[in-house]
Amino acid sequence: MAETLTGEAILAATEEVLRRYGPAKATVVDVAKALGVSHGSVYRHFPTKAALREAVTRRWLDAIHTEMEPRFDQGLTAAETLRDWLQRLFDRKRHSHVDEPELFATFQVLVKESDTIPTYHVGHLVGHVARIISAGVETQEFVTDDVRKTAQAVWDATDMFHHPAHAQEWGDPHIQDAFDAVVSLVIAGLRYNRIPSAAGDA
Amino acid sequence: MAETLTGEAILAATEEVLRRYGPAKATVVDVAKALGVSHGSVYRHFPTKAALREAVTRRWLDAIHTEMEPRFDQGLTAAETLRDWLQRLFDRKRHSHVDEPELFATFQVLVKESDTIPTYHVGHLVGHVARIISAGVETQEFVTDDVRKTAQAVWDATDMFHHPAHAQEWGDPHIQDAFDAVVSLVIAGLRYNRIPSAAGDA
DNA sequence: CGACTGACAGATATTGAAATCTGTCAGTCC
DNA sequence: GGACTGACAGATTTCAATATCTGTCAGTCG
Repeated sequence: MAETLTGEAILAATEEVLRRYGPAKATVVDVAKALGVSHGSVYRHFPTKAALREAVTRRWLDAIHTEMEPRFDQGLTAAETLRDWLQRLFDRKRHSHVDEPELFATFQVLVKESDTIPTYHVGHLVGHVARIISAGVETQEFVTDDVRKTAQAVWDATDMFHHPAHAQEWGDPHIQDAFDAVVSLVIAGLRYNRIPSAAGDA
Repeated sequence: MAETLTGEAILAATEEVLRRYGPAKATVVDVAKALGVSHGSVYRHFPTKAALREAVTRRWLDAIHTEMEPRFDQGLTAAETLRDWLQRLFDRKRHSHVDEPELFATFQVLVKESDTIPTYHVGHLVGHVARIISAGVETQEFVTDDVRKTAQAVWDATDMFHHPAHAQEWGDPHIQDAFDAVVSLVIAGLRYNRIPSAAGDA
């Protein structure tokens, strides 16, 4: 019990407990035990267990957001940039699912229960997609009249490669083929896409 | 106990029991009770409870497959035909989810556990998509070098509008906008899409 | 004979009592 | 005074005893 208990120390301990026990078994008492304090002290920094879980997950997602920063390498087309980004996202998610199953499961629980964390996460990543599409529109490689809406459509169309509900399918040996086919279709669509305003343009 | 017990009568009774109690509560004993026979008799027609559940679900899905037969109306483009078909599928699934929640839940259970029924279902519907795309290729409205693979990509890209794992999102007021955007993107992609054989065409 | 029954073993689900956990707060300790 | 404790009430979870269910099969009945 060296220094005063900090929120950061609690978050680190919670992440550790979560990694060890998973979201179903981890308790606030466990976290306090890991820190050598009473569980009452934890409640001095986080109002509820849910808030604590959210804070840990947000920290974890922020690391992903940073890693997923788009790479606008010279000499790459917007299509190549987008494909690379989607592939990196897919790889990252698969990686999380097998290498940190408990943190992934924590995120899965949050997706089912709350809405604010998933919204935060998706909003951030769709923003990245929008930047890539925007760059493509500027070079006239892509066509769209609403970048944000189109970015959301790209996100939705590739849903099965990043939504945790599909995690169990990511182990399928043909999943990469499915990914390639969907991404090719989506990229082809970006070359000439208009979202219907009222009636379908079909 | 009028006639000899038939498989068909058992299926009808099972569907009724499933509608009433849902997949979690429905038992073989309930089915037998509904038929006025001992549960041993049911096992004379179906080897296991799982087989019975599968048979009922298959019957239910076959009705959907028939309803989802593509409509090649005169004067409609392939794009319009595809959009109509996807919309009908989406509406049908949403309808099932709210109007026959127990049968939908039974299908959901099957998707998690087994693989043969979902494969059967998806294979059938992707076949329908392939027929629509094929017609579009013939009129040179669509371009693809592998109709089946492209049909699967269209299926995967619209996943969140038919996969039961996303059923809870179908109540969102903006879901139709998301659907329209994804379908527009996909249809735009079909107008010029090539699946990469080894390296990406990006 | 062949459709059906009913009793049975092992597996699964339900129940209710005991244990643990969450969130609070008056009180301790530096 | 402010960080921390520890005991507490109500909610949730665990656990083991009990009941129900699944699948089998020897035996009944027409």
